[in-house]
Amino acid sequence: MAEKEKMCCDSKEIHEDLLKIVNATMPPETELYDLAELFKVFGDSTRIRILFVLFEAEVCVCDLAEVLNMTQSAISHQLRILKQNKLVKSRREGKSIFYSLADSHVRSIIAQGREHIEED
Amino acid sequence: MAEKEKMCCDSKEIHEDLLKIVNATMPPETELYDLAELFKVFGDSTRIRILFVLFEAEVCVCDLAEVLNMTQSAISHQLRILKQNKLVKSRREGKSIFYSLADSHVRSIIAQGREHIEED
DNA sequence: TAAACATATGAATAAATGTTCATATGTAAT
DNA sequence: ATTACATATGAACATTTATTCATATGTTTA
Repeated sequence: MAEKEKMCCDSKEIHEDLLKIVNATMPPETELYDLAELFKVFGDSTRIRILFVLFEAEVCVCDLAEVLNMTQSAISHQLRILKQNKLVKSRREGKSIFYSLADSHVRSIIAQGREHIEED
Repeated sequence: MAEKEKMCCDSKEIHEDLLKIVNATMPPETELYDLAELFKVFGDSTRIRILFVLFEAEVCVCDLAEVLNMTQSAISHQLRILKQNKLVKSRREGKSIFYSLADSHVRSIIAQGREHIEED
């Protein structure tokens, strides 16, 4: 028996210890999935650009589209994703809808990202 | 003339001010692209899981594959992406190659992400 | 040198994703 | 009410991406 046992890297004990530690510290599947989902939102340069605009001001869809030189539809689709993930919030004023940052994590996450890419 | 002028949201002045501010604060295209590229790396639950293992220990490819219950090939492909983006580094020891975290931003970026998804 | 092991990698496939186009919804003005 | 304006949204298309499979590279052992 034990023929199907994979004894990876000739180190069975270390491997078992690792398993224990990982099982104890790894967040549940749903959280890992949500985390990946969140970072996916930051993983598109159009959305990043939208966020940078919103760092400076509360802006309506139309202005976002013009400032970023993209169609209203493209911007609107991306705003929906940003909003679903609670990175931005919106407010209606007449015909326009103004978007702004939803919370401070957005700034710090992007700041950390910039730090990372700016080291050599 | 001026027929093609888009006077978005009936507010030409505000819009021009916005343009100035945005042009002054928006990072260059290349940086925006690199930023998005970096976050894309975090935007996959397999890579997130790899990082969580590496939070605990320096681990070889084979152990990663077994702990995460994935094929060696799949893990290896993802490690390549993590390494290209300088989130992990590697070290050879005999036949095995051990991976570990490359810098501290990885921890803080993921920490910020967790904070974000864990509010309400 | 040959065989076994650990890892890397190219090609193929399936799934996810961003933009465009057409159109729907909602609000204000005539 | 009808028209115009601002935004949202569904479908289609093109591109990207993660995994699998087969195989190559590199290291150790017999």
